[in-house]
Amino acid sequence: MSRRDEVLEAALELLDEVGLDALTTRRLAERLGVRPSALYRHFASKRLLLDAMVEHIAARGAAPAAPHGDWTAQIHSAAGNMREAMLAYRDGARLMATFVEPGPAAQASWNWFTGVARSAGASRELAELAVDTLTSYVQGFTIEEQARKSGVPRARRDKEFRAGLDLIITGIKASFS
Amino acid sequence: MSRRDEVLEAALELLDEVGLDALTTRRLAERLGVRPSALYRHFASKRLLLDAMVEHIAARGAAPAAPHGDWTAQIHSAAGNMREAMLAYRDGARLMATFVEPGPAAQASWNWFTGVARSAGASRELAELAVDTLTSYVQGFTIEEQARKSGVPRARRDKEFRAGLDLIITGIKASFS
DNA sequence: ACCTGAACACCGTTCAAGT
DNA sequence: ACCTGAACACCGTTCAAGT
Repeated sequence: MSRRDEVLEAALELLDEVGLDALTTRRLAERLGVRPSALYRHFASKRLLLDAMVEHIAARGAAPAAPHGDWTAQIHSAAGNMREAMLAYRDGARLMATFVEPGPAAQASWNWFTGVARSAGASRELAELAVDTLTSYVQGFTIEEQARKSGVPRARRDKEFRAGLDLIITGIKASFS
Repeated sequence: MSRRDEVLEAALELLDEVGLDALTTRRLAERLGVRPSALYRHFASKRLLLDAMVEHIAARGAAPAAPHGDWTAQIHSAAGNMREAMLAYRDGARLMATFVEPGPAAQASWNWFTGVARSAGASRELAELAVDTLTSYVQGFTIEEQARKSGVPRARRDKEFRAGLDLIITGIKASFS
């Protein structure tokens, strides 16, 4: 594990402990037992560090290589993975909302998603629409969830998430042909 | 117009010009021709100023008092209003994602939304599910849009937004028992 | 009621220098 | 390769004091 990876790992731990607003380069340096200026050997700017964190979460949330079940089950597990990856760190969803260029993991996820929709019988247009709509939903739901539903039990949030997902899947199904 | 409102208005203008990350109390003070410490007479903290900005945008995006058309048309115009209000300021959607407690405008919007769904024949459960799903979608779509679709022409983004909305509305319709 | 002046404890970042 | 030390231009916020 490179020093760069150690910095990245520490940053993710710190994010989970203190949240996005309190994630500062100075605190991160302190946690690593190092001066703030030392970080700039590994990441040229805080923005690039945040991008690496985004990529890490996106990769963690990417769809499985060997999926099973029908396409609706695959959508459920892929969307569930995305949400899970963002929930794994405090403010994870809000962090994901700050990136500008989608990284390799985000693009791979998008491709996998559209592939599932296409093989289920959707046209290229419908597949892309479906994926974009699902992505917006998952992103929006999880941001809302992390910001304002800390009081709601996890099981209830899971149920709400799946219900909304089913609503959209129903819409996709009804749009075939 | 109270001085407080003038400060709020200046903050919204500044947000639109420089974006959320560069919206600092010091820059805001400069724009008002005043020292930073003077702001604290009107807002006890930057967080409370941001909350007031959120409430302003939420109110601007609230549904019209006299709606017309069938329920799908009403959903379209209400969701469109929400998106429009967030698009009115740079990073508007990301700002909306930072609030913790929903203000009066957000709650009124939510109530109006569920009322439309209920009067269309949805059960209380389905109505609430529909509103939460639509809200997550609009939020997620608009964040994505402001962060990463500045190159895509407005007309195309509008079309994408409406298509996703229709997909969800189709799902809601199909869920009417 | 509204603002200034001065201060405090922070930020991200650069750069020469050390090992 | 990795880090320190010192510095720079910033932050949000408090508080006594002015008008």
